[in-house]
Amino acid sequence: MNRKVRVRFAPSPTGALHIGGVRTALYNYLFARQHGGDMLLRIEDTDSTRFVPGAEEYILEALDWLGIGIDEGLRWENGKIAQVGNHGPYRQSERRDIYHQYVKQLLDSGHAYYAFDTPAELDAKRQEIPNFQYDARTRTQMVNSLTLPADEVQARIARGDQYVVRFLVEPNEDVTVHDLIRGDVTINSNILDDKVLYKSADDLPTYHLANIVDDHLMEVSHVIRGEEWLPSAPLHILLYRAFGWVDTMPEFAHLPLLLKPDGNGKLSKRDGDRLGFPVFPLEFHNQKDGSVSSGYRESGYFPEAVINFLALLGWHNTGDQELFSMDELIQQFSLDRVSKAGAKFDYEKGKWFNHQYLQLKSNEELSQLFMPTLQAHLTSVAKDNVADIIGLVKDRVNFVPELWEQANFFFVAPTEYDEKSLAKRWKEDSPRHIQELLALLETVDEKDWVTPAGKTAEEGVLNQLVMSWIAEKEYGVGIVMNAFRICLVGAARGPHIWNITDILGKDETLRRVRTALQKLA
RNA sequence: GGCCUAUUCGUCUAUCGGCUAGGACGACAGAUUUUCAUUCUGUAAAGAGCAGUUCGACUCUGCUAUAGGCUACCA
Repeated sequence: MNRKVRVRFAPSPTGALHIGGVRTALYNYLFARQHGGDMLLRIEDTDSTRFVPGAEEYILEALDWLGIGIDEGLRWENGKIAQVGNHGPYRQSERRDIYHQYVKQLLDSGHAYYAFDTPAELDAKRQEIPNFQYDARTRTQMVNSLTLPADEVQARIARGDQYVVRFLVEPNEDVTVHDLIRGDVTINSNILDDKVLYKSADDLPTYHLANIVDDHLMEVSHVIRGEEWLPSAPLHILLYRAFGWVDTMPEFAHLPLLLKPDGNGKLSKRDGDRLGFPVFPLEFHNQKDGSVSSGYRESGYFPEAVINFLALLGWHNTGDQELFSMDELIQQFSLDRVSKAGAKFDYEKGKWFNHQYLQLKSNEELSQLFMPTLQAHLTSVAKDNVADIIGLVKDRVNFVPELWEQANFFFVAPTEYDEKSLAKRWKEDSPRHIQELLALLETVDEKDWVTPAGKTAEEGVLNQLVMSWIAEKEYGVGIVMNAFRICLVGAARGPHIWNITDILGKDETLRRVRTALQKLA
């Protein structure tokens, strides 16, 4: 069977898109692109009670931000939801009529039956009988179309009694799922229960039915989803059989889970709050419960860093390459190199990836990205030097907003001086040294102030002048230069001193020195 | 409880029967630096346990342990 690769990402709009979901989407996308296939996006909103307004938009916008392109179904276009493709609608709540038809098919062929047991009755049953399961052993004692006379069934439906349609699972049959990552997984149908396929209460199918019908109708060739679906995969296979769709049944691949960094268990929203990092791509304002969750985008991450980081959580090629562009991932990705065990989420490594991608950006690009942060701190910004300033400090930061902490003194003269730095670097002789240095610097011609292009700071006029003065006076280089630095920066930090004077210029440098002498002398 | 899946440094992983077990993050140390960083170099750090198959097992098999998932009229 050699057909066109079509994969799908099918999230539920029950909240923000979890980072684990993002990885599932990513692997689907990589697989589709690599095989020249289609990436579909379908919304699985068959649980009307869990619907969260805004979640759909969020999911689509997040994928768009990350560069995970959608070929068919719902996608983000110009700030709103758009639909493309001719297998729609792509929202399951809009496909009721389609599901009716297939539920009927199963009912007619004897693969499904009506059940009238209420949730309360089922709960009671579970209380009463440990490990109660609605299956071949118990269905004959329940209230359903297998135990009720046909006219009674019709009467109940006619008068509007709520019911569900259950899948009739034949007992004691070994069902084997061929998983592309794990190999053959076999389970016996005895442990499967007669799953609810359709509920009259909201006139919607459950996941299992909708999923199979849609994947079939949308001609999905590969189902790549989280490991939490592995136990129900045999049920899905039984459904394909019941429908007579085994010839076109998709292949399955169940991805390992993303785990908590500490302790055990699936990574959850709470872990992010608890450990102080985002578990969502974008910040999310939950309109249902009013909560706000932080996002990677708002935390200063580049989408390509998030992609790279996530790609390597559960997949790795042979070799030592760590940095992958999306194109390289598309080229190299393969399901058989996806690991089988869950991966703990290591936020520190995520930061490192962002650091790497930040270094790759040009100073000009970074200065564009930095502008909003800069403008948040300053009323007016002289843009001329921003790119140069960023060039001096970018290797110290992981995120764009952190540039401010590293470079603020370029924009604002120090108003106070760091005590620790003073204790260590501002000595008794410092006022005298700086006084002399000031006099010396005043003699420097404006045109000699800045280090000429093509020369290092050490080769500049300032350095030559100051170093020979220090040597002549037999002062310590460290003690003078550190005191000078404190005057300009307000603390013992920052790039090379002549790089700072280059940016500040003569007037500002001298002004800062005079101010410091006033305050510190 | 039942079923399923997994198990290499603290973490992500390489190895597809021949290993002095490699890389990265993180940690630590040293070098560089007039500051703080960066950078560079180095160090510590792993095959869950027990059997079996084999000339040889991290790699194959079994059992045990541990972890995770599923077991809803959620997805």
